[in-house]
Amino acid sequence: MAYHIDYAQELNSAQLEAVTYGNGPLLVIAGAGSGKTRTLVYRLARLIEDGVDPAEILLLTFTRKAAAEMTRRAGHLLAGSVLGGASDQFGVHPGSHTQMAVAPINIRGGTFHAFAYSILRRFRPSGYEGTLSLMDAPDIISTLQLCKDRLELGRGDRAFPKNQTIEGLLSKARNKETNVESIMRFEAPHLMPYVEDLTRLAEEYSRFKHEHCLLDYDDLLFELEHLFIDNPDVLELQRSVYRHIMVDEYQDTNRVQARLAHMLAGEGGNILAVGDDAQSIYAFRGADVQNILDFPKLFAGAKIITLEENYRSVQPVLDLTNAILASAREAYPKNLFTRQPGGSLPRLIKPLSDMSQANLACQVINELLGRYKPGEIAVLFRSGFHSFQLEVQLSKQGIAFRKYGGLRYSDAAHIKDLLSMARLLLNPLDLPSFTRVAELFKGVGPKTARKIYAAAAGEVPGDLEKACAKFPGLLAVLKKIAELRENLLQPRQTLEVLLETYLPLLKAHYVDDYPYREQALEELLRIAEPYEELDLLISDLSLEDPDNPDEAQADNAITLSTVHSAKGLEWGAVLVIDLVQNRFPSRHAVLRDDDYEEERRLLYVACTRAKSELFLFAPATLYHREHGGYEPVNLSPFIAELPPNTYESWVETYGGELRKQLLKSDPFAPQPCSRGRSFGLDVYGGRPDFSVETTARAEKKTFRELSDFPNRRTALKPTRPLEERDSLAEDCPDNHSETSSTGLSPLSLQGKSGYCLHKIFGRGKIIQHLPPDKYRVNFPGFGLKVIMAAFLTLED
DNA sequence: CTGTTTACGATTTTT
DNA sequence: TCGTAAACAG
Repeated sequence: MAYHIDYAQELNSAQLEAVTYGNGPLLVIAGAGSGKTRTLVYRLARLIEDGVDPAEILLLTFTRKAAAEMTRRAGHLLAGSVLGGASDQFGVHPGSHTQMAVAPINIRGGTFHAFAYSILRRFRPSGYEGTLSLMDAPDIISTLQLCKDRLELGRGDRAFPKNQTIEGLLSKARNKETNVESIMRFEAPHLMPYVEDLTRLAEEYSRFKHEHCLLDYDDLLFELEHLFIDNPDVLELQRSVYRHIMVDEYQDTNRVQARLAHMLAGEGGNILAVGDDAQSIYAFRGADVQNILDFPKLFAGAKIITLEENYRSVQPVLDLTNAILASAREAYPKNLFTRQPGGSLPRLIKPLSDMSQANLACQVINELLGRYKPGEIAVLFRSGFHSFQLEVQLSKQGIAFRKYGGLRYSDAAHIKDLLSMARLLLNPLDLPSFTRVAELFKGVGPKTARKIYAAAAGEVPGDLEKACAKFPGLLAVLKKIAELRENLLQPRQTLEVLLETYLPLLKAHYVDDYPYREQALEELLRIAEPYEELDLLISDLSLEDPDNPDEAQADNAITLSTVHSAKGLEWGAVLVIDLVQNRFPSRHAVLRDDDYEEERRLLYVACTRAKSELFLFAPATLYHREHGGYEPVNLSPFIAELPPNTYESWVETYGGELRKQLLKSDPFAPQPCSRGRSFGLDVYGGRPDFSVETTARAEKKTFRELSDFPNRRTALKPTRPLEERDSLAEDCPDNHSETSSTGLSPLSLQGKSGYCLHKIFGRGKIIQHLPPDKYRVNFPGFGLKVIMAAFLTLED
């Protein structure tokens, strides 16, 4: 067959193999920046060139954006040869788009959740009577509160777990497919007294959802699986429609998702899974890296192809990112290399405070704007709120930015108000939405709302009027909604009518800033424009944040993003801020080793987003309103562990200038050795590191290391053998728990095994025996500790 | 039952 | 010091 695209020319051999692989299951393990997307896109193009109808391809990605980007690129690729055009996501219907001169590539793509919803809305799962509503996070919280009240749980008990905590535990239990108890035993042992309460609560919550036709995120996946099991013909139909399944970011799927993929593809079916175990960052919501490892078991006869050449980043960036993984608890057999020439060393910038960090970041961004388009610059951070100060600074300086992650567009109160009206229109049983609408009226609280809801749900005529006697405005709104329910308009028109009824309420509720909110609602109308089904608009808003047409062309903005939301994207220059203990890694992820390792991979993901320039920011102090001042913080252990020759160090002087540290400090000498928890024994990890290290010893060591390190083009191995790193760690002056140590020979010389276990610190390497009864042990992430032998168990 | 006051604790990532 | 959840007052 003659192809229009010269695949062999445009792909490396591993990519080519993946792209041209025939039928059957295929797993592509793709290191960061190794052309994973490129491979998917070319495979799409190849399938189409081979005569596969694009409508037979299902592309399951992490975001709608990713799916759109892939089909767009495949379209481009094919445009010059066969066909080109737009793609069809689950939500956006192409009806309103301009007609393409050529046939559109009609590939279905989106998240598992959105795909599940698109099926469930057509084939209602058993146990629900009525139109289904999707719950968002606040809906889940308020529903839990309601169930709690019903069961009279936790009344007056301040120690009773918070709704958010409960939500996390219940969801994790479902995603990991165990019971609440085992999740709690593992992750929240201090809440064990409440196991029974929470188990009952989980049951009540589940019952409530069925009663009111509500689905939470987890239900989408499990209900789809049930649907497929209960109605094999529905599954069969999907299978016959989608002959080719592609799953991106497979390392972030959980077990149901893997089973769904298996069901859809069928035994020996055409499934392509792409992933990178080193980039697994969603274990917190039940993603299971084991899925990748088990792929060959689930899909017998699966072919596995590994992509190792990195096309994204320059060598210095790659060296640093490889070094991040080098000290991972589990070594990943990754061997990333690049042919990209040159590139400058990543910079570690140490501002005096988080405030000046915002300033310095702006300075760097301004400078970068001379060399990059705004769209090629991104600032990444661990948690949504970490960027607040920077956002203020950027606004002050007139630098446009877009922010991803953190609060969503549809989280804004006024948007939720209007959408609640729309949801209520579709599903009269949707109690969370009903309550939200009712509470817009003065004098209506949760209790009154429930009363009116009962009156509205019951079919006794006149009841509703009676219940609403004191609230004529509410009755009018409910009537309007019922009226719209009877004769459905286009989504946009429906929202327009609803907005009309909502506007007076908006003005009453948000006296000071309603003009801004009204503007945002106009925006919502524009977003709604292309939709033909109201429920798809609503589900898209909660499942995949559809593009705002107003923002779409805002290419003159830099990107601010949480690392999670930055997954799969890349920029010319990347800044990572707040690389300090308790922020990155997050302080909640420090206690359990699995969480801690996930934070490390998260940093890996962040840094591998950079194509040519990488800036790491680690402020020496953080401003705490609570304490009304700046408090010293320690450098992130992940950064402290990096070999000093993988980056260049810059310090902010007290004059506010940046000064390059000519001599890289020994990361094991001045840096904190604890993970930033206080167990009483490790007080403050260490002082902020303002000063240039100028001791002769540091100088000598740095020089030696540099000369040891030729300009390599290949992958980075750990720069120093573990033994040496451990012995260097002895220099750490920061061990408050350490007692004096004189003239004792290392344990290893006595021929004993080198590892032991500690109840709190976990597994560590024994460095020295300190007779009579102490050991000096290096615990990964905690540094050197001297521990009584009684508290250690030797590992065999 | 609602809206206001008081007291307590401080929790992150996404669908 | 801020936001949330229980206690109180109307």
